[in-house]
Amino acid sequence: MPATAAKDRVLDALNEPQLEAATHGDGPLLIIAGAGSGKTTTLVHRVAQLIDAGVAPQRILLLTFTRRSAADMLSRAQRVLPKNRNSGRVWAGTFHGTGARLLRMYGEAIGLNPRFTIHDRGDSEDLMRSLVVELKLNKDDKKFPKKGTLMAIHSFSVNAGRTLNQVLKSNFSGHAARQGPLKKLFTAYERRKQQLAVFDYDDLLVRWCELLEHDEVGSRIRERFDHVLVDEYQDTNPLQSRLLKLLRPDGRGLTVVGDDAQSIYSFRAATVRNILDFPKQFPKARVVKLEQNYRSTEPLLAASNQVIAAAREQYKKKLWSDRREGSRPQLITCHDEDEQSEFIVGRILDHKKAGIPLREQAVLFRASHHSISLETELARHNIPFVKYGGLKFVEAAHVKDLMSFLRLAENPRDVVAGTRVLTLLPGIGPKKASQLMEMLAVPDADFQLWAATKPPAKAKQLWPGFLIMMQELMEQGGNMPGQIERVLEFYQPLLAEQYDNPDRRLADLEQLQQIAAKFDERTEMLSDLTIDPPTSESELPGAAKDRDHLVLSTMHSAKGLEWQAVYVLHASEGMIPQERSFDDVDAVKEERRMFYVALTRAANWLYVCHAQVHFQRSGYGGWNRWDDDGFRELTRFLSPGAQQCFDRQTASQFVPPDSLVTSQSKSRSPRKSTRKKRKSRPVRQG
DNA sequence: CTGTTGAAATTTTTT
DNA sequence: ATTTCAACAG
Repeated sequence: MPATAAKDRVLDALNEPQLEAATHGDGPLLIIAGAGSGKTTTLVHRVAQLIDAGVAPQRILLLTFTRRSAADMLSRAQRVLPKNRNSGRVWAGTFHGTGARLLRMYGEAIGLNPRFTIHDRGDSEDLMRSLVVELKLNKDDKKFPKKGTLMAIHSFSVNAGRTLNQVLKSNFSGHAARQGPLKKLFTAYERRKQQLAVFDYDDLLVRWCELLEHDEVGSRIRERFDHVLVDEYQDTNPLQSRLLKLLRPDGRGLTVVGDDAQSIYSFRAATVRNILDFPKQFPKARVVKLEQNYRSTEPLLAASNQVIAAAREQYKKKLWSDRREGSRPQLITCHDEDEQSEFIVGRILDHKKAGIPLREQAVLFRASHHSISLETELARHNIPFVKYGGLKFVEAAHVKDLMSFLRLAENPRDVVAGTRVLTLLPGIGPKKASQLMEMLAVPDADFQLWAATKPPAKAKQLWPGFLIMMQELMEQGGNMPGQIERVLEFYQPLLAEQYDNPDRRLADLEQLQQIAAKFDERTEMLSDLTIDPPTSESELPGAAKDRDHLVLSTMHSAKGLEWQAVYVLHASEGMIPQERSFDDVDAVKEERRMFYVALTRAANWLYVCHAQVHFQRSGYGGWNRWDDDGFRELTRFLSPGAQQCFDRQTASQFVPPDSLVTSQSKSRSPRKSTRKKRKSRPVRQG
């Protein structure tokens, strides 16, 4: 490689394996990157190095797990690059987002309607449900799976590239007897989506594959890119693997990065086989391992290493850190959930006092509702927080309503959007809505077709205005806030009547209007908000950016992130691993990896809490469903060996770790402390 | 057919 | 809490 000054700048500060990965040529490359080993840094430098070496940015495709991480990586690459090089034109985004983009560009060439609309999971479930009713599949089968399960089965089958029969046997054995009706349903579902010009999430990958399999279009796309880099490769599924193989048949220019120990998305058909078999699939692949952890102190790493040691699949790695100093992780036994919440709030305030801002602290949990008690406690103490995971802004009923108006204008054949909108009108129910939507199932349909129909008496008043609005929207391009304003004029009275809390909901819609201002085109806005919706309040406009927020997150959504202080909630049997995975060996393995992911998010302080008495609660409800006494054992993932890496304490007699007392504001590593040996406190057992 | 009410059953993670 | 179904009134 040429030893230019620019080159040095792009590559300095990398360790040896990182450097090797960043400067590797264009043969297939697998980077096994342990937790906190500078995976992102390496990927960023590789991208920068490629650009610096003269690869045109638009000929690089960077596939990441979220849009946010794509944006982060590009801006980091820009910071590394000399001024005259620009990373802005790199194709960066999620698999699904990139699929949508390519399908808009090339879809017509293989006979797809380029104005397709995209269904989110809820929309897909609605369509599935309407087909169940249409085909009368639940008439004399009261236990027929619900829409959510139906989509899960179908989606898994598509993403895993396995037949319905196989999927039923392996993952949904309870419904194995329903193979016939399910097959019929899914065939109808596929056909219906085609007729309606709607894509579900899976279609964005499936159709992308079809683009690549097309002789002419496929070559054009392949020739577009010199390099394809994939982040979080351990969480890709067989369909995505097939996609990559089609994109880079001989593996040239293909780089994948991941950690088999952090694979936690098997419910989406992700499989560690992809990363484990990469060298088999591309025999010339170079494998580089990153084993030095820069994130966590040695005492924290020792604990997480213990947890994962019992589970390593392949790619043995020895993660090590030279951040010797720091307090041991704390394993805290709480009597019940309330004590756990109080304890965590106390520690959060301690850390804040010691100079760790809230945004550098995170509470992690297995399931979204595990944090409800804590959220109440945080509110009582006026501690601001943002929550990742759980219900999203765009999934709120009123936001979906408004988006459906726009989606119907975009694609009048979109029955799901149409039905949603039409049934908002008084006097129109599913039956009438479906009749009306059938009228639009013709080429070049517009809303004039409805002018001749007589609306039900109750809808008479609204009907003419509704038609005019829809027609205008359909013919209008751009000015997204204006389009939303137009819908609001019509929708606001309906909203006030239909929902409680109309004022708050209206405020949400005004927020949506602000989001919309960032988009030039409706197509773009609808696609983007469906594929990459804002994941927390902090990503919405109007959020006080400078306000310091604590982070609450599911373990899934915490992937790839790090904080100075991390609190893990409910480290007990039944919570993690969650009870439903008990009799599935592979599921329990995945729960372990999830726990490992949670522990390895911490840089300096780690508190793992477990409540001894806790009644499992169902969803958001408040009633106990279990007949047991509520007693919870510590999670099996903290074996006696792992426990020795922790200081064990009870919440009621807690003594803070020394490092916190001496730590300084903004310092990343805790001050060297004159640590006194402190005996772990005995904890009541049984 | 629409819209409401009540009863019974459910149980995670997310592009 | 939410989803689904059935029964019933208008």
